[in-house]
Amino acid sequence: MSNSTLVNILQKNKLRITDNRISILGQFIENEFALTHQELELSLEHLDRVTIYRTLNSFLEKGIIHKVIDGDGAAKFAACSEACDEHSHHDEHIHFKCRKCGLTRCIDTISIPEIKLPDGYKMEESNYLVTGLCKNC
Amino acid sequence: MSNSTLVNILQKNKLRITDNRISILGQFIENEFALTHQELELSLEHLDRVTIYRTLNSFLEKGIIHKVIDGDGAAKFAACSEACDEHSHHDEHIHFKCRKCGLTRCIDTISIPEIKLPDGYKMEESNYLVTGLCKNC
DNA sequence: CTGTGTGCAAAGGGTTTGCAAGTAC
DNA sequence: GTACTTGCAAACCCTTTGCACACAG
Repeated sequence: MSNSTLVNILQKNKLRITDNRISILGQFIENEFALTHQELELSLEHLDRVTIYRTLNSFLEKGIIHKVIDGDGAAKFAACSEACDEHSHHDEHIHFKCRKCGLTRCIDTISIPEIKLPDGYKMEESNYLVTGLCKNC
Repeated sequence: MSNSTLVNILQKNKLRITDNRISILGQFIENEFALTHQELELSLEHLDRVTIYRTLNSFLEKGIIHKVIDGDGAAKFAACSEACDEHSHHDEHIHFKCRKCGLTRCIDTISIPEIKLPDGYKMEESNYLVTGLCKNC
């Protein structure tokens, strides 16, 4: 992942270019798994805990990353598809969490099957999480 | 909900009959929404925080309640269907969380649509969460 | 009586907030 | 220069653990 690609993403989303944001964004682009705050903190040692939280929130607001709901205590995040932006998310794929290695990944190739809600309910977002064993475990 | 029904449930699951358990179990049976620890603590004022946590864990292990994954910070729990026990859960229904009132409920009438995972992945459990507006909001 | 359940105190993680100093533009 | 970003300290919330006492069976 070249540095200028990361800069482009930040510019496109009207975020100031800082070393911290480049580093954190780089982690998401390089990584095929959803990342926790803690994992980011470990791989980016000199970075302040709070700065990471705030950067994650900025990225979330801009649609650069999305929150992955996997039932663990700590929140996980993964890079969004190109189609996402500040106004709408298009991350309608399933997530798979491995019970053994604990890693959660986006399965971009499988979209969430639609359902029909009972009358009176209005769907806005959906999350489909599968737990089991991944190909490495 | 009669008291003896609650006692029966506890007995069937080989849990000792205590006032605390009766009260907590009663909340689940009466309530159509998934409950957080905090909500239980508020409605059962004299009950110790830790006791509630431990009771929830006992009920979880016995298959009396199941965890509802809705992406909120705090865990939510709801009563299981009759078919659940210590050894296997059968809560393959979707959950609906209202963005406005914050309540999450089980939609027992809609089961989770099946999907086919890529080769190498083994499914064990699945969660389907819908967010939106409920019939009251 | 014996093993389980309860309450209290304390500790352990994750996350947010306030504020002053630093930096992108 | 101005507004946004960062780092540090502190606070807040959720959850678990240890231990002594109480209680169901």
